Amino acid sequence: MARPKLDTSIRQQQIVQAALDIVADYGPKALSMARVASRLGMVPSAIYRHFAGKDAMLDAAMDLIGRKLMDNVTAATGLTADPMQQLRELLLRHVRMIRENLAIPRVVFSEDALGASVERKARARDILRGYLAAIAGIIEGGQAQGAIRRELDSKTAAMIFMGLILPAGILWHVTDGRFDVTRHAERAWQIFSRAMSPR
Amino acid sequence: MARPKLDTSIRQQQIVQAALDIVADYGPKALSMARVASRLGMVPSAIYRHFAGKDAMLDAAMDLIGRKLMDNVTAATGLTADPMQQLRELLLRHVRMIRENLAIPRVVFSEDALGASVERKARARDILRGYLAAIAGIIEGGQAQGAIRRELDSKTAAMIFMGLILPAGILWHVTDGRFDVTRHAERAWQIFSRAMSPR
DNA sequence: TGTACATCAGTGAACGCGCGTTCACTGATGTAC
DNA sequence: TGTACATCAGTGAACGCGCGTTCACTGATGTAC
Repeated sequence: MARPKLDTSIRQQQIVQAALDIVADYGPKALSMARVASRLGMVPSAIYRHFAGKDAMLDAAMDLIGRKLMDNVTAATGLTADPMQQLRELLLRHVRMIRENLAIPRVVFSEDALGASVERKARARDILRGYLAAIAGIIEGGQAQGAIRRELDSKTAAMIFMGLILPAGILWHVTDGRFDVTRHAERAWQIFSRAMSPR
Repeated sequence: MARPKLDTSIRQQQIVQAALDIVADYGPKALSMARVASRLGMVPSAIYRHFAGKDAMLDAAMDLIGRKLMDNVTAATGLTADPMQQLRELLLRHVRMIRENLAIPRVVFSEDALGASVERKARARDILRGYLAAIAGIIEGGQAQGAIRRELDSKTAAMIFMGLILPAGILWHVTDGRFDVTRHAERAWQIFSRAMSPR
């Protein structure tokens, strides 16, 4: 009873990771049960031992993305107490995420994932809101200690922060990785941090 | 010879518009030849009188999006000579575009459209680059006449400009239009214009 | 003006394909006696 | 330690479905005489 449960949870992880890898490599349209299975050396029907169906698998994948985003926040805020430094860390992690695991931006903007069910759209909404709220929280922390202009609306600033990297991620994807996201992030950060700073 | 050509070009417009409407209403996954046809009261095979296939239809749709984006630029720059006013106009038009025709952000980020062929990805890349270049051009104009900080990298600033509205568009979509894009755009503009201004 | 013809947008049946999913099964593994 | 049994991840054939696309056709319309 302990072993099979472990096996299943390991298999679930493997399946979700395989699904995200496929989306990263070939796009959401290429994500089929057959492809996921073959990537793990299984037969398509075997996946149904671990997930009720494709929808359940996608839900798990979306949860993983949400967790990874939040892990970034936790890691960045744990590294330093300076809110501007935290934002900078978060930005760099976001860049790394785009470069390493293209699946995240692809899935987040994918209609395959969002268009399908009301529940998944709600899930995506909650992930996005949670992430934005976390960023806004950092900004408010900065405002409280005077490192960030107090007149700024923290939520708007959080959205702009996301916007620093989002179009760059798309351009990176559309140019097959030839666009230099890291350099862009550095430059965008200069402008952003200046816009945040009081004076 | 004159009439059939006209008819075909009208039909092509109708078909492309129907395709964009479907994407706007139900997402890229719902975009099938059958659905496009039924929206126009036709039979699926009739579409093949006007387009070689689905790919050709999607190419035309992407071209239309590119044209609409560029129309926005032309309209905004034609309205005033002040580069900051031009950017503001462009931002508002972008907001209106999101609110009216959800298809544009949906298609631009859709993997259904991008993932498929190398050529379409290249087309999307060119549209995006063209749009960014146009924005960068406005910014450089502003720098030349001293309305915008000269130290700014115009391309980075152009990307940030796009980023003002992009995450908001996603949030708008994911909340089924409950997120107030217009208000966000106003607030984001305040922050952006301040970051652009010299002093 | 009236008739014969060419053009061509639209039709409808048919196709092959990949998809998500089902279900009875197999056979390895861990457990009980 | 050895045997009998239960568990359950993985199998493979089969399914119904919607998709993009084809092709021989129809019938309205514009043109030539």
